[in-house]
Amino acid sequence: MPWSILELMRNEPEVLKEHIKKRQLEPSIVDSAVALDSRWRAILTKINELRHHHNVVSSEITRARGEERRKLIEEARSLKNSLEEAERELRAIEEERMKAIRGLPNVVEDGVPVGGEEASVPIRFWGKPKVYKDYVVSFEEQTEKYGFIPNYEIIDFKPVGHADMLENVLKLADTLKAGEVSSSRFYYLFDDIVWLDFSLLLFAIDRLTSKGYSLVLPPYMLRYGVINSVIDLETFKDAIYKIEGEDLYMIATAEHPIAALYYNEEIYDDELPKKYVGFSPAFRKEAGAGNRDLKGIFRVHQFHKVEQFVFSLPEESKKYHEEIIGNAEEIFRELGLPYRIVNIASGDLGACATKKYDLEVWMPSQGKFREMVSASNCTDWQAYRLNIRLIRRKGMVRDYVHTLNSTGIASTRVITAIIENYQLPDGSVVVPKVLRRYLEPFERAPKEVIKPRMVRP
RNA sequence: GCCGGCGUAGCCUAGCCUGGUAAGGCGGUGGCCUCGAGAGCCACUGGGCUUUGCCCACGCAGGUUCGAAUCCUGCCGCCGGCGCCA
Repeated sequence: MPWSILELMRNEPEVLKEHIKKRQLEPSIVDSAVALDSRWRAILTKINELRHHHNVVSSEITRARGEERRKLIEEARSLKNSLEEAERELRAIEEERMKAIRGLPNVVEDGVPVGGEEASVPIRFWGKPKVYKDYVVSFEEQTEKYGFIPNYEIIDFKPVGHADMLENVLKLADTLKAGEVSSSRFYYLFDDIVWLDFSLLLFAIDRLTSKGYSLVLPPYMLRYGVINSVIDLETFKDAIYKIEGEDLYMIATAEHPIAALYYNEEIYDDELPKKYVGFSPAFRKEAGAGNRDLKGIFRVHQFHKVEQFVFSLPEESKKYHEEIIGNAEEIFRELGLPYRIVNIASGDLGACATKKYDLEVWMPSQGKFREMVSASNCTDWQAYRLNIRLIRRKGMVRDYVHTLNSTGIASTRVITAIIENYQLPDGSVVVPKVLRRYLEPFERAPKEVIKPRMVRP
């Protein structure tokens, strides 16, 4: 079976346009892709005919002698000229066609709310958020408006924001010095916060490997052709760092190298699903972020991440999409961080995703739910570009696998959530119980509480 | 980084010197046979197109030639040796 988007583009372009409109993109990109594709196919047919003729003449040369041979060679030469001209014509259009086709986003799954960012809808809530008394109205707007009445606790003290906590209360981060020696959105973290970072990663790795996901430490850099197959142009522009003078790009998440694990390979249906949990640092330019979240460590150029990744049968990808968001929810429930799950609106989906769930944790000092996890079903969009085929043994039918990815833990973001949710009025931060067993082996690691310091270490 | 060897279909392998249009095996799929299984036999088993057919594909990209897996150039990767290195 060919790639689903190409099939749709050729057979039902109007349907594909509806999907593009839902994403608030220009539907005419389909028309230009279709036009380039038909033109390309017409030239290709012409070339095939010329090549055939040329092949026939060439094979006659083998047997011919004398004058006849001389004439045949002359004919082959002239065919070669017409062929080269047609090939130039094809090359002229080929790259443009490929760009147009690769520029097409995935379709939008049924049930995804249609509209821009504001159209995204929370679909479930968990936990008992701590709501500072002045934020109660705003909290209700973020819950009751969608028909949910979660249980919450009103608190009298306003927790200090994570950036001030880290820099001025706990004194366990230095973003000013990092800004000076690297640039903004970098950080130094110290002692208890570093232990916290590692324990979060180990906790997520422990949970996910227990569920049968294979642990993988992937390459942190990829070639252009590979990384460009995993992500869309927007992500590339806004997120990806390049190594000067080499064909290497730094990954923005382990999703990229794990997706590439089967680059140009075939997977038999009885080997699926393949489930992985990857660990890697994540490097992001955050070029499109402007001044947003400039303070602290919520939005940074570099952090640690545990990632879930699944290669699945096409008919099972929806099931695994629910599974990976479910795994992430389990992790956040065990951490005791109140969250909501949001079904992301069509206009806010990445080009790869047909549907996306975000997990957003309640941040008491900001009075908002903030994104901690993003779980996407990419169906065959990445697999087509990476050329990862699925072979169904019954009848040896060739198809494309489906790929899915979800955050497990993104260290710095979860640290901000812990600092805001586990903060006591005296400025100390309680260590979530579930992390303690990962801190226990280390003499100097915090076990129960992280206390404010007088001076930065 | 330097020197040498290698790269052929899902896998293994022949062809390369001496240019004439990819041979064989394994695995897989379907069928015949069988009460059933096995064995045996037959067909199929990379991509594309306007699909009884045709075109393309021998790591990738160029070049020479009527014709390139084969000859030439550059690049990538793997293996071995030397050098460097946490």
